[in-house]
Amino acid sequence: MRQQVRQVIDATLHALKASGALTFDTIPNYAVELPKKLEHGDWACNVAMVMSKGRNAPELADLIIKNLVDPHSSVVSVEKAGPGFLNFRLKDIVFQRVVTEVLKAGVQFGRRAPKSTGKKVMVEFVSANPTGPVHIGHARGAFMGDAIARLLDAAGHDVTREFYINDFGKQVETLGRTVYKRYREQFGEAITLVEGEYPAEYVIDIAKTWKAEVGDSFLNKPEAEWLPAAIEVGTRENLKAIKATLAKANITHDVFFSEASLHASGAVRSIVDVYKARGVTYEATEGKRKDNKEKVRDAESKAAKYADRQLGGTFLMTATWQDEKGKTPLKDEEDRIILRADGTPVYLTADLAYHKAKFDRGFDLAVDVFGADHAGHVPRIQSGMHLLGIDSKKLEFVLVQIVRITRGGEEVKVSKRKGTLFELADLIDEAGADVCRFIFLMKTRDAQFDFDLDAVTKQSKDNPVFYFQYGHARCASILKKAAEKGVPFVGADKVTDAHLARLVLPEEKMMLKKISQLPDVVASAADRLEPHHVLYYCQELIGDFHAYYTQYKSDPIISDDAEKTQGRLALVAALKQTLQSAFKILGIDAPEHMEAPPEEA
RNA sequence: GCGCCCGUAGCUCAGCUGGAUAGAGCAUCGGCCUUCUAAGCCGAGGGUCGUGGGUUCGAGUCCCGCCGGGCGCGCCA
Repeated sequence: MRQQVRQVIDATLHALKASGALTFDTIPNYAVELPKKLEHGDWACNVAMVMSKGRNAPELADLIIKNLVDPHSSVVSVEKAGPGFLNFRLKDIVFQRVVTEVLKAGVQFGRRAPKSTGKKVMVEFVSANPTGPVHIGHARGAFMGDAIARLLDAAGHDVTREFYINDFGKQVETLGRTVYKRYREQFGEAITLVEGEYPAEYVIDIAKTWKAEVGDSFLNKPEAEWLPAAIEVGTRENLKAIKATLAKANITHDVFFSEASLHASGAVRSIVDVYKARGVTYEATEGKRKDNKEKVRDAESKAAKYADRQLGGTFLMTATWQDEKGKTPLKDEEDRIILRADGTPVYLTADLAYHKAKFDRGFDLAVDVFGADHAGHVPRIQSGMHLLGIDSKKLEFVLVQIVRITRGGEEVKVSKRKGTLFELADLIDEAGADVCRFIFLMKTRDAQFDFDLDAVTKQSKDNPVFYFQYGHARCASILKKAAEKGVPFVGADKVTDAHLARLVLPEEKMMLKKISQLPDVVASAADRLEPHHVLYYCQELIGDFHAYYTQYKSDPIISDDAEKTQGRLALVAALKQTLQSAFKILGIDAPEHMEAPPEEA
């Protein structure tokens, strides 16, 4: 519907240009939007103000109105208003056809054809360390990443959802050592954990599993034998638990990509060689690095902190690299080490190799969903990709801000080290997957917010997600009721213009306008990687529907007037389809039926 | 100290990349179930959009300063 208004405006402007009344190169970017006030018409357009850039906006508006070209004759009237708005009113049939459009599109409504953009997109999200379960700290990024992937899929991209497994390095080694201690404990040995090892109970479970599998065969073996085995069983079991939790949350990944495999395949080594060949590295024997203000930062404080470590190594010019013009465009604060003095790579080195691999695998866009605590990592990867000659537009970061978890007004601290975990699985058991997902998606991604466990778990009846789902269930219920009463909706193929012509109430037209917007909402939310726009869109639409439903109880949808009933049932069916499409993009269930919970005493 | 994010109703948050009289949910108060589900609807109260400048036809939205809060600033991953 919005497109039709655009067509009218574009046609009019081109006609004015052809007649010499107006001069312009290209039509500037103008908006066609739903006005808040009904007296401002069906659609409002700011093109006169955008094009006039000043005084004569009202004159230009008049000119457009006088010379209006209406190719599909869909316009009833255009008025000039305020500082130069054009307020359009459209014929009823334009609204009514929205119903048939939606019903014909079915589950595809609101979406572009699958993979129609030809763009390969990877969304990397969760990527929780395989050293423990998924906890509440991961929840926001998990639901956000999942929703972004769904959104990009709906927008017609070829989406791969990926989980990067950090199964290499010190942390998994520590896990392995903890697992082995717990394993020995199973045979009656008294053990003590040292600082940094994982005290939580799940490690004991892993040890039990291991014992059941291999018996005592690792008890008196050298470290070289038990450590790799303990790491293997530890990461495997944790990953199994992570996958189970994600499944519970209705979150799926297509690929689990192992960091260790990058080391094994030589990809990590080879990226260092690539950087060296491009001349963007240097050796610093004393552990000194440069930052982009051309100072040499002293590593003394760090040397004190890591006194046991030999400083120096190979640095990547993530800050000080200069382009042909001698400028330093990279945003990192200082150059980063990629090979330690002993020649071993660091975490960043592997991550750079991983990101390079993403583009080598043919992705046109890589979206990384991180927690804000990884913000410092972003410029390093951006710089690293730039130094490979990869267009920075092909890599986008979504940083979800920290979530404060509160219960009874007190903050719940999450710490894997201290063993005080609040697992996502437990939260889902308490509150339900849809409720959790909804609460995390309601907020724009870069606002921090407080997650009140009391509100979610105790008052789930009042949770906003039910408002949404009830809207869908109400549509389903009406259609079901109509069938029971012997006047079922005739269906998308048999609904006629005569039926639809009975949709004339202002509330009905408003809903049809909004329904027609879903494709725009999805496309723009996908562009911006912001799922919450879809959610707020649903809220408005459902609010309109509930109000309509209640207001016209005396003139109900199902009435003796067969024609009107069919028209209204078609609207309800279209609305139901719209909500179902939107819910699918958000990843929440669209129930056919909902019962009010029993009143609490 | 430096970098990033945030500041909108009592609380939690939207505000469609600059548009018309700033919105929703929760909470409070008052109404609405003999007829398609009351997990719903209608109404009321509640705002110097942190603050001071700037940009322009027009600013919650863009720019600069300040105030307040969060996160980051390992050769951990």
